[in-house]
Parts: sequence; C-alpha cells; structure tokens
Amino acid sequence: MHEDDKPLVSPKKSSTRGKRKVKVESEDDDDAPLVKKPVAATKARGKATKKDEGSDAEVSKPKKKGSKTKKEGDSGEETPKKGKKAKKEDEEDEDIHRWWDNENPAGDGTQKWQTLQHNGVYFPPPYEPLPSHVKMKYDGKPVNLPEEAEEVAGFYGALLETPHAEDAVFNKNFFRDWLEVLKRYPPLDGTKIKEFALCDFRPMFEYFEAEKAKKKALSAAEKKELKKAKDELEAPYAHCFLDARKEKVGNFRIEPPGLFRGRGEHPKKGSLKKRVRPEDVTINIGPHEVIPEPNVPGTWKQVIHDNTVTWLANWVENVNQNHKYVFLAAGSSLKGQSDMSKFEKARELKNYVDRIRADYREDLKSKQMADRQRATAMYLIDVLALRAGNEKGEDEADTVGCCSLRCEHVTLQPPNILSFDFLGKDSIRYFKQVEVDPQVFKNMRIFKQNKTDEDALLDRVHTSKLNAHLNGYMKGLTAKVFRTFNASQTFQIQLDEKTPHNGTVQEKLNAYNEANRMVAVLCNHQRTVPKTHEQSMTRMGDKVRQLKYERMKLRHVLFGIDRKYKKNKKYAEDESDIDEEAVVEIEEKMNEKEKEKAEKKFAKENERLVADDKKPQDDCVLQERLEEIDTEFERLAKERGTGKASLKRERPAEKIEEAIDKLDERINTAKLQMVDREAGKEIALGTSKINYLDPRITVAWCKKFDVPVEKLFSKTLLQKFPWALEAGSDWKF
DNA sequence: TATTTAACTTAGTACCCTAATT
DNA sequence: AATTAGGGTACTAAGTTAAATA
Repeated sequence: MHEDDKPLVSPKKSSTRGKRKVKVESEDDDDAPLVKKPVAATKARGKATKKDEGSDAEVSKPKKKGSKTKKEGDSGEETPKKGKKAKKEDEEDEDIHRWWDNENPAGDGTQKWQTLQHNGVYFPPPYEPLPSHVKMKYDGKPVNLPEEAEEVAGFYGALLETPHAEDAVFNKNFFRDWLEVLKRYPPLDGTKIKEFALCDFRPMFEYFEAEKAKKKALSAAEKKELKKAKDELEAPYAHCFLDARKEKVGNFRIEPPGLFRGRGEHPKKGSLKKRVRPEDVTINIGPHEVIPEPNVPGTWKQVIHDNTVTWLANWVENVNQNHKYVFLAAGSSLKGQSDMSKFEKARELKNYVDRIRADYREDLKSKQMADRQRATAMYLIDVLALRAGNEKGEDEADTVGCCSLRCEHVTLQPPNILSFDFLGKDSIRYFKQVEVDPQVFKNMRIFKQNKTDEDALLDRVHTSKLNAHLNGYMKGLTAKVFRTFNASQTFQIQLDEKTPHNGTVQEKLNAYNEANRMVAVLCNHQRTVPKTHEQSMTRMGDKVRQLKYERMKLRHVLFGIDRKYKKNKKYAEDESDIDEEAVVEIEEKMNEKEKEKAEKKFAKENERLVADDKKPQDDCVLQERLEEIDTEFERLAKERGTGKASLKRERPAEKIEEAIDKLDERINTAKLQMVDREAGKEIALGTSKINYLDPRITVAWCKKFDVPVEKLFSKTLLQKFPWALEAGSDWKF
C-alpha cells in the first residue's frame, strides 16, 4: 500500500501520535500560505482553493459537472434569474466531493484536515417564563416560582402523562435536583417546598398541552412561516467549510436542558441536565479562521485547532460527565470515508476469518483457562454476534455484552443448548436459546462451576485483551468488526440465495426485507411493538376473511352452473375460518358498510344539487336505496348454508374460475403480509441498514435485479452512501 | 499493567411529515 | 378535505476502542 498525499488521507499513527492534545498554532505555520485566504472564504467557496491546492481529487469533475460548476463559478453576485423557479429552495446543488475516486480513499489512516471554518454551535433560545396565570401548586396552593425553578418544574410537568412520572427513581432524582435549584431560587411567595407528593405540576402540563394544540391548529402557511424563521436563525450553523468544501454539520444544536432520560434501570434517570453555556463549550476550528461569536451571551471555554480530530465543538454533560460532540453529518466526506473504511475492514476479515475460526475452535479445548475462555468469547462474538461487553460502573444501567456476561445470564439445557437471558445495550433484552458447539456447552458448564449467579462467566477475558489478540491476526481487527462482517456476509448470502430472479419487483423487495430481517435478528435489533399493531392485524385479518368469503360465493355460483365443479378438489374444499357464524358476521358488516356508503353518497349528491341551485332529493330516495341494500342482505341470508349462490350479473364459468384464481392470489399475498407484519413487529430493520450492511450490496443487488435503489434507500441514506452508489451489478461483499 | 478519558459508532424512540385512506 | 398509519428524521443515550494517565 503506497502512501499517498491526498489531503484527507494521512498515513496515521506516526504523524498523529502525541498530537491529541491541543495543537499550538505555530506548529501549523508551514501550511499557512495555503490557508491564509479562507478567512474570507465564506464567499470564495471552492474557487480560490481549487487553484491553490489544485490537481488532486478534482480531476474527474469537469466532465460530468460541467454545467453545475459553471454556475457556481460566477460565485459572488447572484444571477438574477437563478433560484427563482428552476429549483425548490431546498435543493442544495452542492457539487459533491468525489473523495472515493481517490486511489486510496479510505485508507486506514486518521483523516487530517487542512482548514476548518464554521460559526460555532447554536445555543437554544433562553427560557421563556410561563404566563403568570400558569402556576404549579404545592399543597393545593399556587406557587410563585422564579423562572430558574419554574423551568425545571416545567421539564417535569411536561412528562406527567408519560411513564417517567410513574418511575420512583426518576421522581427521586428529579426532586433532589429541583430542590437544589430551589435552594438558590426559592419561591417568591415564601412557600417551603419539602415533599414531592404535595407538588402538583398539572397546571403546567395542561398549559403545555394547550400550547401544543395551538401550534397544531396553525394554518399550513403560518407553520411554514415559523419554520422558515427558525431555519434562517440556524442556517449559519448548518454547514461548515472543511478544506474549503461546504459540508453539512450533523448536530449543530446544543442539547437543550431537560431531565436525563436514561434507558432501562439507569440510576440517574430524572436528573437535571443543565443548560449548556458558551463557557462550557470548546470549539475546534482552523488555526487562521475568524473565531465565531456564540449566539447567546458569553465566551467559549476554549478555542482549539486540532486537525487530528473531526469534531467542531464539544462539552461535558453534567449528569454523567459524558463528552458531547458536534460532528459533521453522515453524508460528509469525513464520515463517508470512515464508513467506507469500516466496511473495507470487515471485508478484509474474509481473508483471516477461516484461520481465526480454526484457531478458536481449537482453543475451545485449551488447557489454559484464559485461552479457553477467550476462545469461547470469540465463538459468542462470531456466531451470536454479541458485542464486546465492556465493564460498566455502579452509576450506570446494569447491562452486559460478551465479556461482561454473568453466570445468571446463561443457563444450560443439555445436551447442547444454551439459554441466554440478559440485558444488552440500551437495556434491550437478549433472550435466545441457541444450539451451540458441544465444546462450547462443556466450557460453559466448567466456567460456571463454583461460582455464584453474580460472578463473571468469563472472568479471565477482558475486552482490551481480546481485541489485542484479534489485532494480532489483522491490523485493526476488533470485536465489533465481527458484527459488521457477519451482518454484511449474511445479507449478501441471503440475497444471493433467495432473490427470485423472475419475480416481480414486490417479490424481490420481499426477499430483500427477509434478508434484512435475518440480519436484524442476528444483531438483536429490536423496537417496541407499534401502538397500532394489534389494530392493524385485525384489520388485515378482516380483509383476508372478506376475500375468502368472496371466494366462497364464487365457488357456490360455479356449483350452480355445473355439478362437475363439486368434484374438483380445488373448489370442493371449504375456505378455512369461514363458517356459518363468520358468514353472518361478514354479511352484516357488509350491509352496514353499504348503508353508510349510501347515506354519504346521498348527502353528497344533495350538497351538489343545492350548490347548483336545485332542490335536493327527497328522503324517500335514500330510504329506497337502503331498502334495496336490505333486500340484498336478506337474499344473501337465504343463500346461507345452501352451498349455492347467484350473482347480480351473470358471468360465464370460465370468468368465474379466473376470478377465483385472482382471489387466491390476493388471499395469499394478504396472508403473507400478515405473517410478515407479525414476524417483524418487534424487529427494527433500520439499524442494520444504517450501520451494518455494506450499502454496496444493496446497490449492486438493485442493479442486478432492476429494482430502483430509491425503494430501499431513503433520501438521507442516499446522501450517506454516495460512495456506494457506483458499485457495479456484480459487486460482492 | 490497570484505569480513565476522549473520540467516535451504534441504538431506540419521540415526533414530524407524507402518502394512503376515508 | 380530513384523518390516520407508517415511514423518515432528529435527538441523544449508550456502546466500543485507542490513547492517555496513574
């Protein structure tokens, strides 16, 4: 692998080591001449730098982007016609940086930027006190709170109808932190707030709800107006210039204050997450750029110039002392390159995985306990796609991964089934019974010997050691690469095997989703069952029964036409679940619906007549129509159980046969849809699509099977994966 | 070497928007 | 035209990992 000098790709380590801390300006003096100008770069855009840094990366552009570039070219002034109607205002028309055209676009190096210009971060607007008539109550009496205390009370008030308000830990933490605020900002009327149980936040809650409703009731135009105003305020922060290219910033808004919503049994949930001020925020910017002003009063904690990192700003959040960063958006070159190298690394694992597997299978029998445990861990990571599983602290939710499994999390079901039950990342339950290699089963029995439930199952394995071991096989190999590798590999294989070559687009999409789901199951990607799931299931079920009913009727018509059909097995058999009772139910429902429809139609017709200055139809017209429907209903009632039926309009037997075939098809797809829906109700497909499946697999598949990629990648996903869109139809993971 | 910290990826959910449905 | 379901996005918590520190 040759070292190349592309600006974004530097050879790593040697050059970056030791520079993690703050980089002093003078160190960068050597490249000063290159970047002096961009101080005024807001206007200059790519132009100036193109000349200066020239050549690299841009070579392929003129051809394709000719027209676009020209437009950008006359930069400075706006061409009067420009944006008028040609484009929707949101169409960005940036010429994308084709970094993946470079010879070694992802390399394995740290990306090191040359210039970085941005406007800092966007602080949320300051707190606006509630109107004076909205007051929480204490012991039944309204309390006059200073705004600092009111704000925090409001955070809680907004959550009244959520499960958080029922959570003892959440309440305790909130109340503790709120009391702390109250100490500094006590009620203005002298109320002594002592007990949580005496607090009534409902007036606040109701006010918020009313405000929400008001906002919702605004006309579309007003909403648009508001959004536009907000966008304008935020616009300066939405993009930055990285090496003179405009790039989207991911999360340029500073997280607003609120109550910490930890997942699962997080001991700190409900704690007050304080408002972040400029004094808390460090910004990272090119050494020669104009230093931006915060949009709220105050000065930055620090301004640094560290081109070995990719963040624009950071601060430490007060609840868990977690570091928060402002990064570029997923579609940026920096993120794109890193994403691509992630998948390239996973592909590289293909060259080593056989060896690695052979080794750990061997080591499953090692005499050394540490080796045997490590091998077992690797088995779990490789086969079950478990996460590495770092140790966690007392002040965090009790969740585990591979290396942090405890004895209580695995039970043995002879001869060789392991039953896993533990909470993983985000406190998502991993609950599976898995048939494992007999040696793994034996090992587990051994590892559990003489230990209590709370003891570590793999007490001799630690993530860092494990990763060091993996790194010995392949540079950069760590536990998490296996998840990426196995996910993408599984996906590719499933698609290759299961895609119906001559199927319809829908059938192909089904195969795709099936493969996607298989990966999601492997990685245990879950979601809460949608609220409406049950409802939509019954609705789908009703639809199937309706179809079956129609089929039955058609069959009966056939019997009336020719007795031979009764002999035909295809038609002789009754539809499942359509018994006498069901028929009654269906017909009653049909009757009801028909009447409703008739009434609506009647009303509409009259409206029209009135509008045309004619006189509306008499009610008896409606009555007549309703009676007709009832007559039909009675006719059907008489048919019940006779095994015969007639149609309103006669049709030849062969047409009916065709219709039945069509119904069969519809019944089948509807049933499949139900099965599909039920199977997927708690499986999240998105996570694997975004993080684990090499997008080139999807792109190649789309090309090969002639499916538009837009059916599978949303707009943002398309923006995230520009580098993958050029994969050929025969590309393989 | 063990522990801590910094930086980055991965994750589910709340909420918004859009398209299907009524 | 209004409602609703479900897809998409924003948000930020919770992981992993390498490097810094003790």
